[in-house]
Amino acid sequence: MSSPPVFALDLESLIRAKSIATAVSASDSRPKISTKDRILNATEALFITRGFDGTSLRAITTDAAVNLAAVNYHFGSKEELFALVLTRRIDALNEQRLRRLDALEAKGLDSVYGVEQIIATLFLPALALARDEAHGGADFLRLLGRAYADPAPFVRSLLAERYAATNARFKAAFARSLPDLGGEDLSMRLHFILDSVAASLAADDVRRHLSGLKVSARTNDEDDLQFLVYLAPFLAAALRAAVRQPQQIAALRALTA
Amino acid sequence: MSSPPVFALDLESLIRAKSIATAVSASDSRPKISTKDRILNATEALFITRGFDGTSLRAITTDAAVNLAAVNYHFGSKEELFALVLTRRIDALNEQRLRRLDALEAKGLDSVYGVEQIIATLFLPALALARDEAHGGADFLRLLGRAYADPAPFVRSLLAERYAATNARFKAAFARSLPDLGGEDLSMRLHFILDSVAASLAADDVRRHLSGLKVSARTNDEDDLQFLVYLAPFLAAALRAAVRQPQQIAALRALTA
DNA sequence: TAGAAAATCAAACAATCGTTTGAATCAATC
DNA sequence: GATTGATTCAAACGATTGTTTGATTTTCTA
Repeated sequence: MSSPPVFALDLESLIRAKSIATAVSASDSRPKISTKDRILNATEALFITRGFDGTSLRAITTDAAVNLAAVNYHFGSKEELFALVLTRRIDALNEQRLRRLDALEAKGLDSVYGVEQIIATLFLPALALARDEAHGGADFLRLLGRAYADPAPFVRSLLAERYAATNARFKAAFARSLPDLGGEDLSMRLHFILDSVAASLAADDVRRHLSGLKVSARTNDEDDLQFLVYLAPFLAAALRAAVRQPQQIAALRALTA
Repeated sequence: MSSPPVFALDLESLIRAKSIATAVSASDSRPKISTKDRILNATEALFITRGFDGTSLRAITTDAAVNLAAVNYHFGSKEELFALVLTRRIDALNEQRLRRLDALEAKGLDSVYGVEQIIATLFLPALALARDEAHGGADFLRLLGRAYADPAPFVRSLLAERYAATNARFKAAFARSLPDLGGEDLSMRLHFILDSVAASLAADDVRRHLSGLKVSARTNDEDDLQFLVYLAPFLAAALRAAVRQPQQIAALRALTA
């Protein structure tokens, strides 16, 4: 590589904005990102917007400024690559969720706002990871949402396998704080909430709204708190809502008649 | 439901639920489904499980028992085919939603349960179409959910165009029934609810739970009512939840500290 | 510094993609 | 019953897919 081509490469990296993937001149002291990491980052970014089927290996290797064969050399196959992209995020999330749930149950739940606390335990790790640039930063939430909705069978089976244990733990925790809610009702509402949060976090305008909230925060903890203050009551009210109220039924019956 | 051969066909139609695409014997008097409709039905079924990028024209024409070239002959292109599959469902849904909203506003909303009534107005047309086999039957809800989550740019832009007007009308209706909720808060919660309902309805276990509820119903209206009694209070409670309660904030602050 | 291992490369692989072609077949009209 | 238009068909189009190859370069080790 001589000097003019290096210049051209640097320009292209500026245009592409995200992956600072491209090579730096020999005199530059900045640490060069490895080929594997450049591929992982480019894959993650493309998966977020285009999904598994919509992302080709050539699009990945082009964005990562890497040879096409590098994917199969370093990761084996397209599926193995995407599995690594997804698990490195999801596993970290679920580990922190379970750790926080352990701590919460050891300390004992608030008698009144226990449901809000469990909800917070579900969301605080996601918010923390979304602030950590090493875990994808703001794109972390979009990755979660897209993965949850991706139609590719490979993605769906991978998620089911990775979420099963964590979901069971949280369902049990909610059940203890919502004794009046039947197991069937709880299952449905919980599933509804998990689905919906994933979908909402992935949606553009919700995330824009959240980043608007963040501006006024002074610290990261205050930041997360504002988010929870916004979301937890909303979700807790939904979970706590009484089922089959006579007056409500009457108001609705007037519509279907 | 009379002679044995008809019985067998009825059974299969129950199992396959959707595309009766396959050929019938020449002596059968049943009207043969046209090539165009067989393609549309097969496309819808495949889109539900595999999305736009994951569905090939060859998979469609194989399931529809139709020549590969028939798609381009009858619909022009893959995108035009999918656009027709999506719009024939979504447009019918939004028309009925707006018609019901007109009727509700003309009659005047319930002073206490107005929010539940608007929510019901959002869901009753979806439930009615989900019961109408001519509009896709039970798969109609899955189609909505999958379309909402599909990553293909073509699908996303098509949905944005088709939903815009209806969403604006309903947001205005909610705003009148939730005067205490700021426009920003309403936007976020409403978007959250629409996203989540679409995601939940598309999820397998929620639909299974709903069909379990249906068994005990005697009529279709009673059927829809049970669904609403289940869902409307849940969503209305979420929309009505008070924002930024001091005690709630305190309970959450204990976690982030 | 010589040699071995790891990594990158251009090029091609077979398979599949959406689309097109032109002949064969069907259905309806005169 | 012949003719015309609509439809279906097998076959192939060029482009793109994931993957592999074998030579070349880079990196590390002895």
